[in-house]
This record gives sequence, C-alpha cells and structure tokens, in this order.
Amino acid sequence: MIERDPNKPVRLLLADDHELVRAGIRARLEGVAPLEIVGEATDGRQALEMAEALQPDILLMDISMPEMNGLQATSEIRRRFPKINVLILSIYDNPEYVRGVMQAGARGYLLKDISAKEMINAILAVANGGYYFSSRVGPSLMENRPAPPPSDPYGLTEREREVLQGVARGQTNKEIAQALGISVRTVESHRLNIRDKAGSGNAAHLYRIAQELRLI
Amino acid sequence: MIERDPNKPVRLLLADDHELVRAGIRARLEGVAPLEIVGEATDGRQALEMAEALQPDILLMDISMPEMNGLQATSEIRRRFPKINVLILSIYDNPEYVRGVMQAGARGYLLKDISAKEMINAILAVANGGYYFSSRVGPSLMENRPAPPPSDPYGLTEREREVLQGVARGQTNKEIAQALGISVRTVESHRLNIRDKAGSGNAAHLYRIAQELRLI
DNA sequence: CAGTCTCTCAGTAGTAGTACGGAAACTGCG
DNA sequence: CGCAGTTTCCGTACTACTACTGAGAGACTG
Repeated sequence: MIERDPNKPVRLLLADDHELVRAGIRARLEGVAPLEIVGEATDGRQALEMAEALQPDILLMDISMPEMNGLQATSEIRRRFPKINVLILSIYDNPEYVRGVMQAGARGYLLKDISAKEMINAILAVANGGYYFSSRVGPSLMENRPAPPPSDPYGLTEREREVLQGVARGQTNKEIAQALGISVRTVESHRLNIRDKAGSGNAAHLYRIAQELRLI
Repeated sequence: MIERDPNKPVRLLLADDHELVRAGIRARLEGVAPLEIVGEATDGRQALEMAEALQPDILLMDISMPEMNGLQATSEIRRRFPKINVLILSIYDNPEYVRGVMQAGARGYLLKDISAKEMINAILAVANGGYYFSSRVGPSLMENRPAPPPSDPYGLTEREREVLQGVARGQTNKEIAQALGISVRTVESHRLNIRDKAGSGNAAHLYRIAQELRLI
C-alpha cells in the first residue's frame, strides 16, 4: 500500500489545455474535500515540468493536449517520478485509449461527464493507493485483447522500422549501420526521428514499441 | 453513470466464511461512513439468496467460500441482479484470480491487507458507479499472458533485480540511483554484475530478461 | 515544377554507459 | 573467527548515444 499522512490534503496538479475545464474542476473540488490544487498546466510538457517542480500526489490530466499528449506525459512521469500517480480525465471511452494510458502507467481513468462526488472519490481512491475507473471504461479493461492490429500508430517509415528492429535486437548504431550499409550518422538520424515520433526514445521504450509493431 | 441518492447510506452485504473476517470488516466500517451492513452470508449459495432477498447496493465477497465460490456467485449475481455491484475481497493478488472475477462481472478487487480508509473508499467508489482495485492488483489488469513461472535462471540478487527493473522501465542509471537512494556508481556496479550473470548486457537483452523474470 | 517527404550525411557538444581497476562495511555460515 | 557474498562507493579511460543544426539527392504530389 502507498502510505499517506491522512492529515495532509492531497496535493493535486491539473493538466488540461482548456481553461474552462480547469475552472470546472476547481469549482468542483475546492473546499469540498481534503484536496489542494497546487498548480495547473496547459500542455503536456508543462505538466511534466510542473510535476517535477511541485511533486504533487496526483496529476489529473487530459489525454489530448498540445506539445506532448497525455499518453507520452504519463509514461514520462511514471518513469521519472514514480511517486506521482496519474489520473486520466478524458471524454473518450474507447478501449484503445483506456488500455493505452493504463499501460503507460496511469492509475485511473475518469470520463468528463462524471459527478463531482465521483471525481472526489476517484482522486481519494488513487491517492490512497488504489486504481479507479469510471463506470463506462471498466469493461475496456476486461476485454480480450487478441487484437493484433499490425497498424503503425507512430507513422514510422520503412527505414525507421529497420533501424528500430536493429535497436530492439540489441545492435549498436554502428552494427545497424553496417548491416544496412549506411553511415552511423544516418542511423542516428533515423533513431532521433523515431524518438520524435514515438515520444521518448530510451532503449527500453524502443524495445517495447518494436514488440508492439511485431518487429521482434 | 449509476445514480444513487446521496442521503441514503450504502447498503452492504458481506459474504465470507470466516466469522473473524466479517467481524473485522464490521469493526472497520460500522458508524464510520454512510454505510449500512444489511446482512452477512457465510457461503456462496447463501450470498446469492441474501442478495436476492435484501437487494443490497454492494456485495463485499470473498473468493474462496464453501458451497459456491465467489467467482460463480459473482457471475450469477451479475446475471440475475445487475444492479448489485460485487466487490471482491481476497488475500490473493495473482492475475488469474483478478482477471477471472473481473470477467465474471465484479466491480472491484480488494486485498485483505488494506487499511480501513481504503476499504471505505473502495466501497464508496463502487457504490458511485466506478471500478476500484487495490494497488497490487492493478497491474494484473494490464497483463496479457497466462503467466509462466517466474523462475530466475540467472541467480540475480534482490538488489540486482531492482536495478534491472529500473533499466527495463527505461530509467537511466541516475534515475535508478535516486529511486533506490544509492549512488550512480553503485547502480553501475550492479548493472555490470547483472551483465556478467546474464551473459551479454545490452539494453534490449536486459529488457528481455526483465520480461522473463516478470519484473515488468 | 515547386513543395514535401524520405533517406542520406556531417559538425559540435554534451550526457550516459562500458570496462577495467580497487576497497570498505555488513551478513551469514561453518 | 575467517571466509564468502552482497552491497556500497570511487578513479580513470573509453565508447556510445543524445541533442541540436544544416544540407544534398531522389521520389512523389498537387
């Protein structure tokens, strides 16, 4: 269990690019429960920066945001600040979204049409170490996931996939370059492009993507 | 959303074959929150009968019970009385159990070592239409595989596994060091030791090993 | 045929990890 | 108690990768 001091309020960071939504959340939460909204971010990158600076207990975040989307931001947060629990707030209930953010490490998924009471409940639930899902998204978690769509959600090019495959096999850039008959610099370029497209690009993440794309 | 009258307490039916456990739950819940324990069942069949007679909001149920186990009871409840939400209370956190009861239609899964606060939180969360999972069972939901044995053919030590886990998550040595509260040099040492034990040690290989050992 | 995309390559600078080396503190065991 | 293993830490030298920039060749497109 994650332990928290029950006397201290839950420190909450909001991340949503719509001021109206943030205002709505503030209105619902302020003064109602042992919650403190310590900051508000308007895009993914800012959410990351503010999370680092403020170290909130919970990051209540939208998925679709400029600069860096909620999915990428969630991965990054979980990697760099595992103590911060991410609670996703979205208008979409389709299973791909839900599974995506949950695999990225989110601790819950709320739909924006929920009541104030449910929102508070969810935040407290997650702050106390649990996982929370709104009613309509629950079934997404239980779905059989045979779904092997050989789709490419990242829009990688042919060459980029070849490079990614090499990385996932554990080859160094030099080895990949030799295998493909190109220079190391070119491999580096491809790799950086992959990173731009896929969000973050450490070897572990790339390996996971390669698995997703069934390159390995 | 499932709407409830917020003024009325949540009507709760307990089902567990151990009197001690039921007593513990009563002690934790009574008078503490807007909850009313309307009945107690000691096996699965009785749980079903009492659910029909009492029509509780929530059925808080153990998995292993005589007569009819919690899994069967859950399916039956969901089929016959869809309004009754089943919240599983178990000592087991293995993914098969979790997936099993969730596919049977449960709305949440609690481990028995949780705090009173978390239990109340979970009950309210489910009563308000959400899904709730204790911290340790959350990851089970995201899992895919049937779960082979988590053997360790490499003879890694505890600490080495922790480091490996960090690497597989994509953390840098510095981040791992901070997370574990040790110096970067120590992480490097562990990493080199892992590579000695595991054969070769590029990131892709380490990631694969981490998957084998179910550290990820 | 101008614009965009992909693939190719390079410079420069900084960061991260590898590959040796050594060593001190602690645990548990025979 | 001494020995083995684990965990911790450091120095030094080297290699690999990242981050940013710019740029030329070929293909495809409106």
